[in-house]
Amino acid sequence: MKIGEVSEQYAISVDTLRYYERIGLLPTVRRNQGGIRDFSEMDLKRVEFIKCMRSAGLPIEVLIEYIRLVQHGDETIEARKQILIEQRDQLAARMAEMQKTLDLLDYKIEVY
Amino acid sequence: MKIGEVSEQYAISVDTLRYYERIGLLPTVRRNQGGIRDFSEMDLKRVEFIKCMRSAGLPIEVLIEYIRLVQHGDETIEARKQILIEQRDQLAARMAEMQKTLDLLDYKIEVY
DNA sequence: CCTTGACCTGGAGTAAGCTCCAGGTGTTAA
DNA sequence: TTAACACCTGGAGCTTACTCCAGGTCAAGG
Repeated sequence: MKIGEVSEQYAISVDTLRYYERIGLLPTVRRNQGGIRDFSEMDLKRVEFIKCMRSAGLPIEVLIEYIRLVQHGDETIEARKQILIEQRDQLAARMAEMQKTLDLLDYKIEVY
Repeated sequence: MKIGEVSEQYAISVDTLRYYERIGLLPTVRRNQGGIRDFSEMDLKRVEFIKCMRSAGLPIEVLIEYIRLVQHGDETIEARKQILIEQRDQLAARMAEMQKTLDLLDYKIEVY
């Protein structure tokens, strides 16, 4: 699949997709004879994963490290799991903070 | 209360507090004869409010507008309420996104 | 009085995460 | 075959929200 189609399907700009490749988030995207990117099924899954993680605010640096580990085979499974656990915990903590804010907003709206 | 004490009490750097004043988030902080800031009770409440809103990711621009309206008296109450409602809705939407990511993380952690 | 530490200002610098641009190449449809 | 459009690269620019700095002032203890 070409980058324009990926961009449309996942609502991510082509610039962002190319940027993700540059920094190591999409290290497996192949090119055809003309140098044009051809996203595989696995690349698409990865794009979707990245989009999901980014939408929750996970830092790009963490995702780069995670994908670097994935490329390094089964001996990195424990390290990857630790990354996910840490990010899950941090995400839960951020959501708890946001819930407090949401409660305050609801209260203020009610009082107004 | 002086800026250093405010900084310590709310765990916000003095640079950030001065920055907030500059951009219009803290328009009512008075100065003593020597030009040194003296935060009132109301200023402290405002600092706490800003900290809470910022911790949930509300944009500073929105908070500036909200506080600008507060300074403009009772005729702005409806507009302020609308801002809060809009931000509440956007916050709830972000949290729903994050919940999806949290679910995916939990699933992946379990599978690992 | 003097020192030391907190405070002041205006402006520059930083980090993260894109986003845009110029100048060029590939491709596809009339 | 020739427009028109998608793709390519390297690098610069942008946005948000701080954070830091230089050069100076104020104030409280010894």
